[in-house]
Amino acid sequence: MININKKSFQERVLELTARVPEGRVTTYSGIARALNTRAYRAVGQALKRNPHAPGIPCHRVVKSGGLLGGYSRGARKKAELLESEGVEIRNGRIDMERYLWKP
DNA sequence: CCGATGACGCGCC
DNA sequence: GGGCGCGCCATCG
Repeated sequence: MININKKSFQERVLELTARVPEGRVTTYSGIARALNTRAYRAVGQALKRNPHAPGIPCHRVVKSGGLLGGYSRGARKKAELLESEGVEIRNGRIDMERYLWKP
């Protein structure tokens, strides 16, 4: 644990992700911007490298533009989870105007 | 310290 | 619409 700051970048990412309400989604770049940075790629890595996060709905984090993006347990599973929460998915895409949640 | 990686984003062909 | 390339920045080796 090389915790340089009080809260690592990762922890902030997870914290924000945990705030996303059910039936809503947020984006990698959105999270990065909320943290006042442009490390959207690092955001993805943070989620991937932390499958430990129980209670962190990482599946609610999607790409900008509505594409699902990746998921440690499979993109398929990600789509299922989102749909089960009420998020409609058309041809692998989400209507961002309707489901995007902003911090 | 430096080079490579990556669940990305966006412009361009 | 699909595919390619470059840029972004925290982590890893």
